[in-house]
Amino acid sequence: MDKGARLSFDAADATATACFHLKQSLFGIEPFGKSYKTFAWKQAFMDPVDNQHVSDLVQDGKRVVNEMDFFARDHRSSKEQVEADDVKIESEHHGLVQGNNEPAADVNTGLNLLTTSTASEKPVSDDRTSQNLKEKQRANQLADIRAELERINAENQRLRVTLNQVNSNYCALQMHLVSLMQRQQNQSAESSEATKLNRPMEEKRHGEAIVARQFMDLGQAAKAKNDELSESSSEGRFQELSGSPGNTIVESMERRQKNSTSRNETVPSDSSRKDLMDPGRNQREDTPEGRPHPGWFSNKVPKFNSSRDVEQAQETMAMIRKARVSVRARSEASMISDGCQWRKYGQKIAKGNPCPRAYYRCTMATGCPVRKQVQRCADDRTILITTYEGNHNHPLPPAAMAMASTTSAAASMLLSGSMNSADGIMNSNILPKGMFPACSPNLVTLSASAPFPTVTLDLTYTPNQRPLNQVHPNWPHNISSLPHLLGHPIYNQPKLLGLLSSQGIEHNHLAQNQTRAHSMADTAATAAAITADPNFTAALMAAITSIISNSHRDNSGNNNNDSTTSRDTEDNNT
DNA sequence: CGCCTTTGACCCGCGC
DNA sequence: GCGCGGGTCAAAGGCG
Repeated sequence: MDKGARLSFDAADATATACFHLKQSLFGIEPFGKSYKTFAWKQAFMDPVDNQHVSDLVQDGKRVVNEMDFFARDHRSSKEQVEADDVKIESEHHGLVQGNNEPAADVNTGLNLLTTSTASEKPVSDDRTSQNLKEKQRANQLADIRAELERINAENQRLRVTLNQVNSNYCALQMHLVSLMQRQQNQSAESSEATKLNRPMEEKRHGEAIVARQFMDLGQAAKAKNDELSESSSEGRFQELSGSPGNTIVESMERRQKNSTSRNETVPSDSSRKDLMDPGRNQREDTPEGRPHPGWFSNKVPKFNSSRDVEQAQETMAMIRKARVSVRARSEASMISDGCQWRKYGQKIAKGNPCPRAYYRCTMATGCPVRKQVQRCADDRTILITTYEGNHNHPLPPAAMAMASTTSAAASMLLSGSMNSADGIMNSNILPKGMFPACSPNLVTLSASAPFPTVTLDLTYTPNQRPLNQVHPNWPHNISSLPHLLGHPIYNQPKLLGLLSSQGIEHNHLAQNQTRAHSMADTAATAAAITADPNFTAALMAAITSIISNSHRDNSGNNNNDSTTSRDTEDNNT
């Protein structure tokens, strides 16, 4: 996806939106509100100038209404239908049932004739007749305006769907491109550094690779514990997922979820927004978690082989939505500027930190599920900890693109790494060595203890690390580098991985996996020792990303080393 | 007037 | 069952 295409969609969306708002402002209406009717009537009857204006608009809109009235008649809500029927009730009363897609001229003619006919039965003055005629004309104009509005709304929806698809594809491809570039960098860099690192590094990598595998295997073991999905179904899903490389797994999962909900028809429209606002509550109320934005949907028909698939998809979606990206940065401001609009909806004093934790919700679109928590570090008040959660369901300004793609990619890349088709993404060292030649030990932290998979990026200055602002002087205002830093897999969440493995990972090493899962606990002490290594984090990231891709290349497995170390990094950098 | 922040209340999960 | 803690809601008030 090139940027031009994305921009063109932005422009299209903006145009549609502007068009809609223009109509809104011209008509002084709410799209589906009562105020429309009131104001439009007011305009039609009380202000001759505006009345003329409205007439012109209706005339202008007529051409389109001819195309869209099918849509309007077919899809409008019953409430709107009733209102629209109010408008034309008179003509029906006189035996004239008129199609909405007929030109207004015809409408007027019919009404005229009818009125004349009525007048012949019951004589009235010419003035009154013409007044009735005018009123009926305006009523029909009103219906036309309503149809035009609905058409614009539908167009808005379609554009939004398209835009979201393009947006998600763009994010995925952007990450892919980044990883490819970094792989190139790494290939050249590693050739020169190979002599330096040589054996110790390779051994470390090997060990960490097993760590990654153990995380994965643990997930598979956990999955095997409560799931006996058939191979064929897994394969089917795998093919489905890998068949759309441009889309994230999140998208695929949401497509499935959409499919399941549409089949079950259990999601009331009113609850969808609230569900997005509170996924936890959604889970509690046993409705599909966080109904996805229409933009995630595709025409592709997903395959659900059983209700268990549906449940799994929903569970996985819940985990993905809960995946978090945490950024630690020094900032005097109360919040780092990431290009998005946020609204504070709560504040709490969390245990163990006297500094209040603020809860923000993205307000760039209604129902956007993205949230963030901002809290100062208890030990160092100058450090601001920002935790992002969820994926945006709306177009983003360029300034917000970096952080948004980072947070969404952190979850989506995690999943795409489970697929063979994601070779480019997963086969890269996400931490560019040129950018961070001496990575701090706490630069990146993978949390397995948290209830949700969490990536913590520490961008604070430490003695082991060159100050970040030497690399990015504008930080935190310039966060364009974040996708490079954060877009790495989070293979540390057993439950999630178990669910993920059902999406395409074969279970041909179940016994080994279970053995490794048990060995995890035994190696905790070793892990603690390893974390003392200043280069561990960077090496871990390199190992995880490269080994995971390798593990899919030779899925039959060279992972035969059960006596390796593991790391269960706590999510506390303070 | 609309949007935002503040803040106490509430809900829910979890551990005991 | 109860208490605790995290997260969210929603009313009230401020601000531009």
